[in-house]
Amino acid sequence: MIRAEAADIPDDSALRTPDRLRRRASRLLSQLTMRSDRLITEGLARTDARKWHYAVLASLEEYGPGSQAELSRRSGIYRSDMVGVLNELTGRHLVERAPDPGDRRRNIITISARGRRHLHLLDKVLDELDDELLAPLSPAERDQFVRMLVRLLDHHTRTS
Amino acid sequence: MIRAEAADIPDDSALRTPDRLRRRASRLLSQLTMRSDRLITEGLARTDARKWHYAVLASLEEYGPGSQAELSRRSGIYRSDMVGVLNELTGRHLVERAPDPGDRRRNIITISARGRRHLHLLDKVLDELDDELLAPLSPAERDQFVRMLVRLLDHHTRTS
DNA sequence: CGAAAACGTTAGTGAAACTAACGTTGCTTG
DNA sequence: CAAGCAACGTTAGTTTCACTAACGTTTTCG
Repeated sequence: MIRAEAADIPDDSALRTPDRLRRRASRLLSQLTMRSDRLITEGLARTDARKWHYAVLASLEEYGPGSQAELSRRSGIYRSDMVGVLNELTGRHLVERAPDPGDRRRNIITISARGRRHLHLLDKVLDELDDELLAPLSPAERDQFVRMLVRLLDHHTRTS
Repeated sequence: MIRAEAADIPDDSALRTPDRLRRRASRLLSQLTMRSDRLITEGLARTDARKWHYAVLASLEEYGPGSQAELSRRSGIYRSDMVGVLNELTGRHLVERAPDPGDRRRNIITISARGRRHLHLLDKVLDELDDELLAPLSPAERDQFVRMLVRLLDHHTRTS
């Protein structure tokens, strides 16, 4: 009622999302992340993988074997969910799960040769997907964007 | 095995997440968005609101009354979920839902005076929350960041 | 007139983040 | 050394969210 409707402007109110919504950083983030997640999930599915696979494999290659709880802490996956991820990874022979002789509570998870090869494949796939995700940005801008993301995330994990 | 362990560097492999993971734009986005969503959800909960409420109210103030399907298209909320959101909003008397005399399939949703006041409150709350979210960035950087987000999102919605 | 589409609504799916509790094993400390 | 607490792997369950399917009703279009 307050807001006047100019008769000469075509009424696209049925389609257009309000500017306030389009500008909110928080909303932009969720929307973009939704797209990004779908992109990644679908891309990885094409090679029979899921993003948690990558997290675990990368952590194994980078820091060596570890217990499930360790992997959980490194990758941010809850240890209750880690069970399923490791079942999938052992099922694909990308990883080996063996009891720790020194501490019988633990399982020691080791990446296999095949797992290492798979990880490098996933690295390629993800490089391409990230490329697609950041397509509209120039290399310099991508760098900047990623650095900002790191700063923001670091800030909000420190102040948890 | 390939990767050497320098003996003088303390082994923080239990805590640290692999660098590969920390640099991936897609992962950074999901992680940050998770924080952001929590921030927003909790912040809005303090005033008994949810983010969908804001989307609907903003769309109503910006483009005037509309049918549920219209609101759905404007705000990106599925029309199946819109029902519940509007129930909550009418319950709080922020919005009125009346049958359209000209088309008996439709309901016409109108924002109330109280709804308008509530919207402006939410605007303030969200301004503060976005501020908190982007705290580590300078004003210029925030601007840049938001613009990049817009470009990225636009690109991925055009190419749907 | 008859078919197709749009409307509001209900129900339900699938994935993800997260919590709780369990029995087992190890560590600490009185 | 015994007792109590902590860490481990595992199972089960909750909640939330984006999304789909189907329905009866009403309108539009060929």
